[in-house]
Amino acid sequence: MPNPTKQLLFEHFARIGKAAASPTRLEILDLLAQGEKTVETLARQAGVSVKNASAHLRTLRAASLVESRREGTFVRYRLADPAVHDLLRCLQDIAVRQLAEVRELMRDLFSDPEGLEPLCPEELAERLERGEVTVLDGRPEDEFRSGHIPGALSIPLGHLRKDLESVPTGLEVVAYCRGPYCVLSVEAAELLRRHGVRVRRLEVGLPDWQRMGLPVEVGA
Amino acid sequence: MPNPTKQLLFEHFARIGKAAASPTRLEILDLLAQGEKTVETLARQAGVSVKNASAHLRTLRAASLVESRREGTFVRYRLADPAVHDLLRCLQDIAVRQLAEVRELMRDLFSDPEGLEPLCPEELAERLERGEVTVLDGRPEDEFRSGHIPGALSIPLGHLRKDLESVPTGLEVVAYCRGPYCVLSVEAAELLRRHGVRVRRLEVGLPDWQRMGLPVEVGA
DNA sequence: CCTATATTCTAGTAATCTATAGAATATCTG
DNA sequence: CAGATATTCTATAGATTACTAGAATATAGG
Repeated sequence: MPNPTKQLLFEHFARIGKAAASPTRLEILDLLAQGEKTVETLARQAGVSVKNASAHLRTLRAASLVESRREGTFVRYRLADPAVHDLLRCLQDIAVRQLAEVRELMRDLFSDPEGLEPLCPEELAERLERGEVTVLDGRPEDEFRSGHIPGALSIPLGHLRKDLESVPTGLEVVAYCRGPYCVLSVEAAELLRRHGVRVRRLEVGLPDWQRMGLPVEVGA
Repeated sequence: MPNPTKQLLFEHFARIGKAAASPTRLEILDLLAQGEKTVETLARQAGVSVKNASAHLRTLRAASLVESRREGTFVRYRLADPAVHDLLRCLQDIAVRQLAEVRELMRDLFSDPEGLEPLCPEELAERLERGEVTVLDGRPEDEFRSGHIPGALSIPLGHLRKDLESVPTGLEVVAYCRGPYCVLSVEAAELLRRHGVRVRRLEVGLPDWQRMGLPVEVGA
């Protein structure tokens, strides 16, 4: 039994674990699950300095969790493997199942005053095909452009207030965003509901939708 | 958008990641995936001091990845959630897919001179039902007792040399062990093959077999 | 109650990781 | 090539983590 080999193996496994051991890095990975982003965008969206983001991205690249390519003066980062998204979900699942504090935070963020069940992806896919719903993407425009549910309207949350009129109200509206730990769709749903629109939330975000093999549309 | 809340969430996610950021802890989790174990057993099998193992177990418990119960003077630890096993697999998958060094280590460990395809769990389950195979569990006895494939023979690798005669050779033999990164079944297969036994390896270990919902037998 | 065994707790040092500032590099534009 | 922008590299101080040794605790058995 080659013991040193076994230890080497686990050291490499831990390289991946170490890369996933910082809140900032996890948030960066979560953002990258939405699509390619520049260092500056990541820094802004994660709320850290550009230098700090760059250092974390370097760590992530050393562990092969992200890749980058240069485009003019910008460097765009992306996940190196769809499995990285699975890792993130796995960590989040365990946290929700095992840590009472996390469940409490989730309750605070996602308590739906109307008590409406969020929609599951399969159900939305079915209704979409029958043209029964209007789908609303609450994420920033660049994420929408990287990929969205076919036919969805891009209404970044910040613009929703002034764009309220442009939301068609004939069909039931379904709002989605980055994922189960993102509040954009919750806030969009609440805002619309206060204005009398019949609206529900999709229980997952685009990365999960895509990972399930459901159709994705790219571009504007 | 409650920014501090989002940060709190990611800090909790990172608690899980931090717990998975040490090679020793990952090896402990891998061992615990085989079943409940005492601190001393874990320390011995992971090749660390008891005090060190105890400290790591404390860290793992703080992150809610493991639980423990006292039994006489012993304390037995176990995984707190089957999802912890998924996390381990996820880390390992990424490491194998993304790190060339890991693929090389794997090639060294698992290069099968006979080039025999390992058996997949579904195929073994089918053949088992038809009584076509003899199944061999190469893990230590305590792990066998915690759970094994129904009808399997427990032959810890260390005992295999002297127990070679007791292996029935009428049917094809299938050997399995802890999982895809454990060499016990490889070595068992090689040893048996040198003695003229027709033998293949199961490509996964017991925890994966169990996680797939396949039947498991408990006891001696 | 005393002893032996298994485990945990406490404390200290060495090693590692994080965030930041300042310098350096790469690319585009004119 | 000079200037502007985006990003990375280098160095450093502060915080966190890992391992170890010695003391403390818990339980079983005489």
